[in-house]
Amino acid sequence: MQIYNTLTRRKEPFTPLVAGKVSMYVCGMTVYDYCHLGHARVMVAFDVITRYLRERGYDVNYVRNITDIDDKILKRADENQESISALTERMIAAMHEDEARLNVLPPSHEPRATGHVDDIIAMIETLIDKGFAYPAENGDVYYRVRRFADYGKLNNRQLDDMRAGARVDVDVHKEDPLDFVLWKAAKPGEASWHSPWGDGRPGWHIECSAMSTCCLGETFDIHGGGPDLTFPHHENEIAQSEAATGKTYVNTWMHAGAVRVDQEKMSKSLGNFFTIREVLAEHDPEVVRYLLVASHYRSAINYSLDSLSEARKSLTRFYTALDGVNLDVSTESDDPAGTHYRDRFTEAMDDDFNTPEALAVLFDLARDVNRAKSDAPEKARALAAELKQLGGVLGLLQQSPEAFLKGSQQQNLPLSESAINAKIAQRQAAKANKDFAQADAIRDELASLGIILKDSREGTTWVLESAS
RNA sequence: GGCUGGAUGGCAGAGUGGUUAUGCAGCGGACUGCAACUCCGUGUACGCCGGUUCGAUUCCGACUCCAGCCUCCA
Repeated sequence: MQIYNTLTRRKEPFTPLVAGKVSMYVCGMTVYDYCHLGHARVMVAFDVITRYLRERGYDVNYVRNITDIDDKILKRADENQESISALTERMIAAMHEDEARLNVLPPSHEPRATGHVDDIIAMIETLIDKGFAYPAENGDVYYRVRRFADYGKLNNRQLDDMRAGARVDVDVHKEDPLDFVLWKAAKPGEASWHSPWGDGRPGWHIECSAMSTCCLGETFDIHGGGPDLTFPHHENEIAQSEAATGKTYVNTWMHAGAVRVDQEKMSKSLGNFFTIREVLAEHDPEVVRYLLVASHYRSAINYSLDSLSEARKSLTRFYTALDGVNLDVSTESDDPAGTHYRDRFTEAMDDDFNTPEALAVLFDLARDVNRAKSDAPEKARALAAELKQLGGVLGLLQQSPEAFLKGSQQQNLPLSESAINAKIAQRQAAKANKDFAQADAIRDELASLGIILKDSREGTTWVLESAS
């Protein structure tokens, strides 16, 4: 198996530290607002990665943190006139709801910054002892960037180039403008913890170093996150952890691609973001998930109504193939006779989790199901079982085809199911009388309501137009 | 300015030193009372200019353009 490593900028054979086990840390949310599609991208990408690694037999310890103390949280809580914990608990609950709807499995552990302040303080003390950090007069503690020889290795950046760009915060208390904060002194009235340097709160970067080490050890296999975290966040994590432990922090760095709107990055600071919940209010969560899985996890994707529509059509094709194949009997299929779909799927996913290639295999498989349906039902069933199972590795295709094609129960049908069936029966009768004008009129009438009829030897069925 | 990516057929989106991606859309055919669904067939696409090579979309170099990071952001 090969994984692209941001640190080396190439695909590398993946070998976990402990055979059969994978330790993975992903930077999660700062919980001051609802999750947007960029967060969804990261959640889904690492969910697929986790599911596939498990499918491959690895025991995956997936840790994704929650940043529940930070400037933005203080500010938002103040604006909302609510307590910090009320705000963060509310957002955490919303996040869990969003990811569940996207069929994202919960991480193995979800440590919170506020639950690890002791570990954070201990790591800062170590950094001070080793000369990599210093307390300043204002009560802040800073990391001494120039002291860490490898600083910039993740981003291939030279310190002096950065100084030339100098949009870096100039702070009189820092020895060097590039130094970053490990511990922030509290202003009067702000939420704070006691520390050897006075009351304050952790800086952002240090919490990930502390929590990942705490949950996964000083060196672990995979560290992931969004595309905008490579600098400075992950660079700083490396500096903190490697200075503190003297060991390699992470073997493989993985970063998801950006979500764009109108060719521009979707982000909080640009204000052009869609929250997951507002998108799910209008679209089937599986369609949204499909959209995210249909592109390789590292490439940028453009979010639009067109791309959602494409995703829905693709899923319709899969569910149409699964429709009418009885999968109730748990058909255990392991690459049904003479096919190599599973091998091809594995080969695609082994190559840096190439989901578009894997989906191409599933489309071939779906066509094979359709071919077999009419005259080889057993084969069709085995192939369909395979399709559903492999789709499941991507977190897709687990609804009943009926539910997807006819809309969920909650969704309001333009006509009741029994009324639709009555119309279909009327049309059958008209057809039997060769009254095709009448039959077509009924079909057109239903079509105008968004109900598309499909005739077959077994009879007439229908699907919603939105799924066709 | 520095550092990363990217540029593929009408659209989306993989991949490869010489041979089919895949999906949607289009076209032709089968099926159908006619359609829809499904199936079969169908498209010399690889930003530009050089170089390496028997042969490059694929490797190397220059160029153009796009995006991201360099400041909180997934």
